[in-house]
This record gives sequence, structure tokens and C-alpha cells, in this order.
Amino acid sequence: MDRDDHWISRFESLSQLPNEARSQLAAGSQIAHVGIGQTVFRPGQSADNLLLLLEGSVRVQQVSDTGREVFLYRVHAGESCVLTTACMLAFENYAAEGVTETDVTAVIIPRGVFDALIATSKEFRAFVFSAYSRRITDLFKLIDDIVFQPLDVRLAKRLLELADENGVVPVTHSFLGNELGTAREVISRALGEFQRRGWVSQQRGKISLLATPALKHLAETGSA
Amino acid sequence: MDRDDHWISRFESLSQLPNEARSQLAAGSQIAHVGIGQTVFRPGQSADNLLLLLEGSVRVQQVSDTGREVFLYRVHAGESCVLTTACMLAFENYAAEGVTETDVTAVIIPRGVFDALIATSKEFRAFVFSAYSRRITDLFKLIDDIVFQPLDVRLAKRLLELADENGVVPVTHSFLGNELGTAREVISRALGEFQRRGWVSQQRGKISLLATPALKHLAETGSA
DNA sequence: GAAGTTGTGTGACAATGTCACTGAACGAAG
DNA sequence: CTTCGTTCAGTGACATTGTCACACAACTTC
Repeated sequence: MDRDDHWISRFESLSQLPNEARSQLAAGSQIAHVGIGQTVFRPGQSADNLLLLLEGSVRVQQVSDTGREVFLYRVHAGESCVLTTACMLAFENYAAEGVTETDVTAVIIPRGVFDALIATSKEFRAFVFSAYSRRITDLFKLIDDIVFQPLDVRLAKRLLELADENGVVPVTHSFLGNELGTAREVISRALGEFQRRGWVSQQRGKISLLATPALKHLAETGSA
Repeated sequence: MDRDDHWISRFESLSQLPNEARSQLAAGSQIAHVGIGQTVFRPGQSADNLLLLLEGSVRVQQVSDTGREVFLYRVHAGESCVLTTACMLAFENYAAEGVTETDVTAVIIPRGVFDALIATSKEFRAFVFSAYSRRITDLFKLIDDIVFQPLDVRLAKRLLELADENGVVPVTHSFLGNELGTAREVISRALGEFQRRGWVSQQRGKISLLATPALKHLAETGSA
């Protein structure tokens, strides 16, 4: 097998798998492409695969009873939808869904292969539990932020995260509200304030960051 | 071995372990007692054991940078501190701590035994992943509640959860504020309103529920 | 360009969070 | 039984955030 261009080498901890496990993984999994805006998993639909992202990103959000959505976390290339797996192995449903934000290339590991690898490989277990650990830590941090961080600080952080290389954030106010668990109007006001300070300029569906340092300062210290 | 009074039989899914795994678990673990108010695990301290609670409860909370605390979830008898385990296996720290709320009896499963069982027993894996699944679902629900549920509804829910058989909740306003991620004053006001409606009466460090049905109605429908 | 859809701005008001206090209730000395 | 210190609860003023009801601007489609 040609290892160097194989996807496994893109995952640092997986590339430490012993040969046997490695070929077991390579043989048992397959690569899939999913278009933008597709729902990869959703409540009530039991997941049968573990997904590892090679390209693109997936947004995971909780769907409230009232139909509203809260952002939970984002799966980037090189990461896995590992929380889904807990539910997949436990046969339990949960109320979160995953939506592709870009075109996505992913590795599909079927339940059986996943289960076999968990049993045989210490390295694979380390990979899975470490992925868990990171996600859970993120969730704890999210709760902390929602409860204790003022909105402008959280908004500044998110703008910096979502900005492309030109400092442009190509999203609507309503998207940001969703992302931060608040209302569009609140985002509009906060962005209006940022604009008044000369930190951003706004176009329809697009925000340009003009003073990245000021935003960073707010995001990090919590004060302007 | 006398199984009927052994702790394993208290965990439904563990009692389905095949004999070999079962004795492996019984032999490798030990029972410990911890007094009330002890910190079982804390940030920066890597956990070396998986804990299964036999008696009592443990409160798990995120400790904010600012020193404030947010309630995350509660581990009851028959449950495990399983999220700690992810971090324990991944050698990563996180910012949550666990404090005993009562005297606690727990089973200590050392890392080595845990790891061996994960490898050998399908049933043990199911136990662990199912515990994960439940916790994660709870965390998602918590985020949902914090973002979308009005405070009075969340307070009513929590009062009902914390009440003893006589409908008495033996906690302070400040404890409840902590529990719901809000300030003491806010709890005082909300409880004042409940009292005005005749739903509760208050003593220092103690709240008595007078109209459980009304509280339930508020908790479930979101309207008085 | 007319009509429909989506995105943004704004004012009024409600709910919640923060701050600065006050005094009451309790426990531990003396 | 008092005194003192500590913890707990109540309150008003104000800041921040959330909700509702709009108006209107910017894009799309036909």
C-alpha cells in the first residue's frame, strides 16, 4: 500500500497505528464526498458510521423543541464527528444535527470496523478518547462563555474565527445570532457599535474587519 | 463469589458482563468511601481512575477563569464519572471539578483495568459509551435550556429535582444561582414571585414547595 | 420594473445581570 | 445570655440582553 498519499497519514495519532490495525482501517473504510448544506446526521436518525473529515467543515447544532437552533461546535478537516459515535454505539438518540458548511470529503468507518479497532488497538482507543476529550472540553468552555462572557466579547471572538484571509466574514447577522445563541437584533446592535468605533464595515451578508487588533484585544481581555 | 450482594449487580448493564470480564472487574477494582464536600477531581489533576457511584451524589462544575462556577451535571448512585475518563485516557486537562454533595461510596476502577476491559468486553464498551451518550445528551440539553428557557421555568424544574420527599429544598439562594448559572439576586426575585403566588415558602437556607402541581405545570409548559 | 424574498435598522419594552447597599438569622466565643 | 463575626436574604438603581413590531433596503425572479 502506498502510505504517503493515504488519508491515514493526515491524522497524526492514526499514523501511529501498528501495521495490522492500519490495514484493517484502510480496508474497512471508504471515502465519501458530500455537497454543501447537506444534513450529515440528524435527531432520530441513528448513525451507523464514524466520520473523519478530510476536507471542509461540519456545523453541529442542537435543535430546540421550539425549532430554534444553537451552535454547539464545528468539525474541521482532520477531526472526527466523535460525539455522534457515542450515540451510535449506545443506540441512543440525541437532539443534535450536523450540517455541512462546505463541500466535504470524509472517511466513513462503519460501526463494525470501529468496534473491532476499539477492541484491538490501544492507539485507536487513544485517538477516539482524545477526540472525545477535546470536544467535551470545548462544550464545557462553551457553557462557560455563554454564562459569563459579555456578548461583544463573544462576537469579537467569533468574527475573528470566521474571517477569511482578507478579514472578511461572509455571513448574515442572523447566522451570527444563531452561532452565539442570541437574536439577530442583538447582533445588529453590537455590530453597529463596532462600526461606530471603526472596527468593522458592513455590507449585506458580509462583514469586513478593519481593526483586527482592537477586536483581538476585546476578545482576549474582555475590555475595549 | 456471592454475586447477589456484589456491587456489580447494581449496574444493570454491567451485570450482563460475561463471567470472565466480571471477575476481572471485581478483582481489579475496590470500594472507597469519601466524605461530604470533598473534591474528587479538579483541574490540573489528572484522573487515574474511573469512578462508579454506589451511594451519594457528586456535583460536577466548570470553574471559570474568573473563579466563578457553573453547574454542569450531577452524578447519582448507579452512574459513573465517565467524562473524566475521556480526559484521563487522553492525558488532557480540563477545567471541570467534581465535589461530593453527600457522603459517597464509590467503586474505583484503575486505568489499567478499565483499559483491559474496554479491549476485551463488548458489554463493557457498551456500558461506557452509553454512559457517555447520556452525559453528552444532558450537556446539549443544558446548553439548550440556558439559551432558550426563561429563568422561572428553569428554577421551577430545579426546585422539583432538588426537593426531598417532604417537598423541602435545603439550599441557599446563592447555591441555586450557581446551579442555574445566574446571580443570587435573580434567584431571590424569582423566589419572591413564587412566594407571592403561594407556591413556596422560604426559611433561611431552605425552601418549602407548597404547590408542586403549579411548579410542575410551569416547568413543563413554560407558562403559569 | 414589479413582485417576492431575504437582510438590516430601530424603538419600545420585558427579562435578566450587576452593583452597592441594608439588615436579619445563625454560630461561636466570651 | 450577650457580643461579635459570618452567612443569607431583600432591595433599588442601573446596564445589558432578549423580544416584538415594524419599516425599508438589497437582491432575485419573472
